[in-house]
Amino acid sequence: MEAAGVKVDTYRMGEITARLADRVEELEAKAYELAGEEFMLGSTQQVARVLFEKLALTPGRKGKTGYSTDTRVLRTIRGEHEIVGLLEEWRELTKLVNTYLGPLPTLIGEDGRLHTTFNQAVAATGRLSTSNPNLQAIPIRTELGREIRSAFVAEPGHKLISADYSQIELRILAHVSGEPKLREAFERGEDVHTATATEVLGVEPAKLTKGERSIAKMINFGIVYGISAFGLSENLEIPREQAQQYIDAYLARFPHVQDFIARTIEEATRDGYVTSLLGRRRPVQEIRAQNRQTRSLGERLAVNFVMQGSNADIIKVAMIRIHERLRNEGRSARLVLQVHDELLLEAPDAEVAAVKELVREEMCGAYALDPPLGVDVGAGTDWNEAKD
DNA sequence: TCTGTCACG
DNA sequence: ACGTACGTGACAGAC
Repeated sequence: MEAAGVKVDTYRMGEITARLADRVEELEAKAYELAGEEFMLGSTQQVARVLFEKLALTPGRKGKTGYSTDTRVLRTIRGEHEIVGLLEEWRELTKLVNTYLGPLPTLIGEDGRLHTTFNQAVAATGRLSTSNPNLQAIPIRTELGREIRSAFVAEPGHKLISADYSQIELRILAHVSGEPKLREAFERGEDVHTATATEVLGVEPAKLTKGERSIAKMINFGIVYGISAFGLSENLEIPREQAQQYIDAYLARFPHVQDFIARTIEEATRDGYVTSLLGRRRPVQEIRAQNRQTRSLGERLAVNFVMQGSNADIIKVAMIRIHERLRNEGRSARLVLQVHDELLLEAPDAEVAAVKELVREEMCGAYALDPPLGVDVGAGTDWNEAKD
């Protein structure tokens, strides 16, 4: 279905685009000079030839067709040659120009708003997806990305309200596993990655380094994704044996999580499907495969579905109730976007305070989780500001 | 049309 | 010995 739409400041986008055009040309010219030839910076084939044959830089992983030139490979060889940094910046800029800054202004409707399509029966987990354009993938992770996000604005006299669930998938894990240490961490309002680091790495919160917290964060991601030693080792760029040690330590420290994983895999193998908190089922035929690799995939899908699928259930309940209450209470505020664990609304200035509270109540109350659901709510004239 | 890459959660 | 972290969509270049 097509949704209400969101306003875009095309002038702001145009300014960013103009600034980037010059920089992209500059990067291309410098790259040609350093390579000693002109080549297509967008061609992975030509980039691989220049980096790994002509300049003899250290190749990393291989794909089906040759050496990979992806972000992670470039990051590891950044120090070997000046051209690598240029290429990284070129990739970031052209991605943002070609996917967002260029296309989005052309898609604005007669009402001056950008309309996406919400797909309700695409994702196997029960998540929504969006397309044409994909407004669930608007940049945020880089400074330039945030600038683009700030071009999504409220109508004059209105604000955008952004409300997102805090660590919802790990809270769901704490709930379904009943793991006391995890539940208590959330109930005390502690940082969950710090809590994981304390248990797995045996480091006191006060002495924790950024690197150690980042390791714990990746372990938590891994648990949600259906962990594997290989996956964790790839992401942390550590030996598989060390990754396995982290996993063993985690499961020993959070034994109820270990039980939850085992129970979920057993049930999915027995039934051929797995069930979310609100009763949605996902078939996982892969879990009964003879092939070990396929079976492992099935196990990860089953475990991940409990968290990702339950998250999808819960936010849908919240959306329905918010929509009902806005209507019943005569508000002109409206929902404009859902981004998996975040809701974006547009409200007249006079309604902002009340709607923020309404949204918080309905998101927190959508499901009685133990630990309870947590929500961060903010408002601003643009999407970036609303998330602060 | 497929592959690699990368934007988001 | 195998080879992967879960879920999506869009774009450029190769085929």
